Amino acid sequence: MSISKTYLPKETEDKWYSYWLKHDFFKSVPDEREPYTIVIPPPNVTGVLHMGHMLNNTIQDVLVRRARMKGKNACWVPGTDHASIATEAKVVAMLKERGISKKDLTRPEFLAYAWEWKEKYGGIILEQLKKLGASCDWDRTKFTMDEDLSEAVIDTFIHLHKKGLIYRGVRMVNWDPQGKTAVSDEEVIRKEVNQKLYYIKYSVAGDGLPVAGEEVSSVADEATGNTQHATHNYLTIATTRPETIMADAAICINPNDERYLHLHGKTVFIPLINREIPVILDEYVTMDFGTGCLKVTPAHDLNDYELGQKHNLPVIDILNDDGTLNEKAQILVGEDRFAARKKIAVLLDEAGALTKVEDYKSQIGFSERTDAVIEPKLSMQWFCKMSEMAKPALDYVLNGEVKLIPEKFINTYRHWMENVRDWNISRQLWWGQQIPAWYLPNGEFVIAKNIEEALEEAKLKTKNPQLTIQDLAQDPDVVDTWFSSWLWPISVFNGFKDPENADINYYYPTNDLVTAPEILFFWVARMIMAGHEFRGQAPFKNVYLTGIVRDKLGRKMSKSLGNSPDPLDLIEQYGADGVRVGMLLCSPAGNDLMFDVSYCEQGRNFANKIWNAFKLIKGWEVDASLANPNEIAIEWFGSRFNQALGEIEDNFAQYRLSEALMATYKLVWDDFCAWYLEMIKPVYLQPIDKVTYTTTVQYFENILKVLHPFMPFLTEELWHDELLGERAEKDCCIVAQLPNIGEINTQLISEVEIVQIVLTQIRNIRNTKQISPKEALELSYKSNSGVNYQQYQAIISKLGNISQFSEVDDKVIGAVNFIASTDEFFIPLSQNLDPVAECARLGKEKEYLLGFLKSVNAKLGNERFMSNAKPEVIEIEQRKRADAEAKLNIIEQNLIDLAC
RNA sequence: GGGAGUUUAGCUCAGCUGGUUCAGAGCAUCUGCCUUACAAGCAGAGGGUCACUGGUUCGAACCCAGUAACUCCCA
Repeated sequence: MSISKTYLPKETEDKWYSYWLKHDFFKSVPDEREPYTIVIPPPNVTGVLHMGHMLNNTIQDVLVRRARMKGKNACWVPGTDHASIATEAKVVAMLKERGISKKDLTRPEFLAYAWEWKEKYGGIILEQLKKLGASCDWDRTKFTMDEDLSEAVIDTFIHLHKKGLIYRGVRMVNWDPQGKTAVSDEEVIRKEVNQKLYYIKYSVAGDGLPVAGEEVSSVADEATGNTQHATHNYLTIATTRPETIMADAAICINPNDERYLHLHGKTVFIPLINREIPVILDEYVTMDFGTGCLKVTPAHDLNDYELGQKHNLPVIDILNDDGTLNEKAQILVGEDRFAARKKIAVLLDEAGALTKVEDYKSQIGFSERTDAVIEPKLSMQWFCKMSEMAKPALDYVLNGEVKLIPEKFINTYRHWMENVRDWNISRQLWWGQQIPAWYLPNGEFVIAKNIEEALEEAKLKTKNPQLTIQDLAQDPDVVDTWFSSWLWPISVFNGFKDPENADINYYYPTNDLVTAPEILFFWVARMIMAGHEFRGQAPFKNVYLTGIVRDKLGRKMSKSLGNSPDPLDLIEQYGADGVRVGMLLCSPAGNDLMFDVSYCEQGRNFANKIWNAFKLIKGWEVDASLANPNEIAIEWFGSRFNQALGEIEDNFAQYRLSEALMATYKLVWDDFCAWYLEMIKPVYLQPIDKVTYTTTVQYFENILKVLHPFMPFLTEELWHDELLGERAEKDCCIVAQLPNIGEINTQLISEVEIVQIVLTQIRNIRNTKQISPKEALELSYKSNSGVNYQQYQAIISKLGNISQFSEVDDKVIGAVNFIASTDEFFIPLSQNLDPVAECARLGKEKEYLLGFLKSVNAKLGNERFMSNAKPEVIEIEQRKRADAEAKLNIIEQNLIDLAC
């Protein structure tokens, strides 16, 4: 049977994924084993797999597979998020294509379309995750709008309202005038935009009539270059939003601003509409920004709103929900805000109230979904009080019950939790859980699970038994999507409806959560709050925060930039295992990763390397009559393997996945392939002895186990090859148990390290002297260190192509020599040595050693070092000195011999 | 404006409690090899003023202060 020259992922991936599914290896039910649980951060149901998911889910799968192989009952719960705004946008777009407008539909009609869309297109992403090898328990797949999950949302709402933690109020929200809904902070994308800064004059009352065109003197301060903007007739403000001047409630100046002392207590007139507003004083105003006079527009700016509250200013909202000006603006009514901005600039200019226009760069918020400029807007919304719930959630992290990885996020987390704002939980959408509030004819409302209960409540509340269902109107809004996802770790196990069920008691709290730092507050923090509120326990023990996937240039990967490769294409090209390895190679926890396809290439090459090692072993013929010549090699690799196993374990314990992978990579590529297999490899077409063969096969099988979490498909494929023996149907790599760490012969490992240096030196000599590897050489040595090189003779001879290997008591004159550890090695060559070059080389080495010795001696001769340093440090320094002196002796002797 | 973080080889990153031979890895680079597992490979080599300036210390990539550049979060 011929084996392909390279590993072919396409022939194995689907095959083994179906096999795993068929044998229920991903399935988890509570049993006596220790559970290991991860709940997936539910991707948007509208989502398609991008590089961020790829990274995130690779990490989760590695953790889950490893836990499974450590004998735990591993459960990875998958699912999707209903993503109100994103999905509603998709559905509206779909309807538009069919010529249907949302406003012509009733709510139930619209929702029917939405469900239709969800059934048809939703959850593609889960299918894509299977390509990656994700070993989720698919039978547990949940959706945040599943009946029981929605019920949990409603119950939670009622519960929190009863506790007084949910209230209704007017607040400044991020308003999307295109989607006509409030959006959450994280759905606002801030971008730097080129804008204009308009300088507008307001006339001061009592200082003359607000007549345009009156002579105004502006006094420039030569020293500072500042222009004094307030004359006795006018003051000037700078704004990027001149269309909102009609909503101004005051002008604010800093009380310490000496330029404007004369304005204290005055009032001014808004240009064009001549409404009179006060000048107020507040240190909030920065004196050196703009003119130092700030227009205060409480209805259209968050900071102004807060300032307005402080100073009891009226709120004049001049914008409609769609971003056009309303009649309160008095002028330009019905114009869109941006058209109005241009027009008002012209009007102001004509009125002589516009003194100048400057270019200005600033951050502006855009709606993630519609890309409309976000308008800060006051509106009646539902809010969830945060401060009470934030306290215990902060404590979990501070006292280490919930560990953030990496720890640097603790500070950020604390900062946020200590300054937490109430959470706007209502959204002006239809897709989602409708707020369980019913309004009564008198304007009051009741909160209830359904309309029947609401009616009962209403009758009690109004003491009017005549009320009917027709008198009640349910709040049309839905709750924020995060208001369902914060319950996720509990709701996926049905922990609300049935709080004592076997699943939740077994799987909760979960072990690890793997997510992006961007949603640490919006999701992670709130899950901890909900976990505490509803279960009295944090929902997970560790939070692994991944970085953002960026391109080579450091730009965030995004659809609009087109700099994101399609993960499925990558899998197609490099194989799922190759891509998984590629993702992990460049992903330190919590740091962004600069992704480049070359990492996937490296992953693919690694898969190929393993494949070829397998091919080599598989090709060997066994001759049972042969003695085992490889005892040392076998013991050495066994020790190295155990040592590496420890390193890998240690890396995993610290969630250093990319280092765990690198340790595995080097174990396989360097130790196993480059050294061990070369040591034991029989001459071409010669048979191998039985012991070496079976041990090597055993080693290979152990390597497959260690590799499996990273490279599940390749390892499963090789696991089932006849090379590794007969397999029962359920004897699969995915459920194999990781080997335990066995004995480690550290002396052997360090001696082999010296042997490796010897071999490297021999090869180096071949390279520099242009001696073919095929040409056998003689090697003799003078041991000063006590290492018994005779036991490594077979290895050195084989890998160095040494025909004669002998110990000598005296140096070999005229031979090429090198030092390994403190031992001298000699290779006699037919060609003559170049004494000049040799002298130069030795001279350099001597110089280096002298310098080194000097620094060591300086330390050892320093009384303070001797009295302060730890004994083991002193011992190390002494050994360094002894070694250096020994080497120096050899080199000096060589120099004498060469008569340099 | 407030907060957090980063800066070590061409690139991506390790470097733990300050102390192994004046800093390690992978990739990339260079040189030589189509050596019967693998050219997606093998062998070897080169490459760093640890951002900068001071300080503490017997000793600093590591601790402290300042400076600069970049990134993120919040406003």
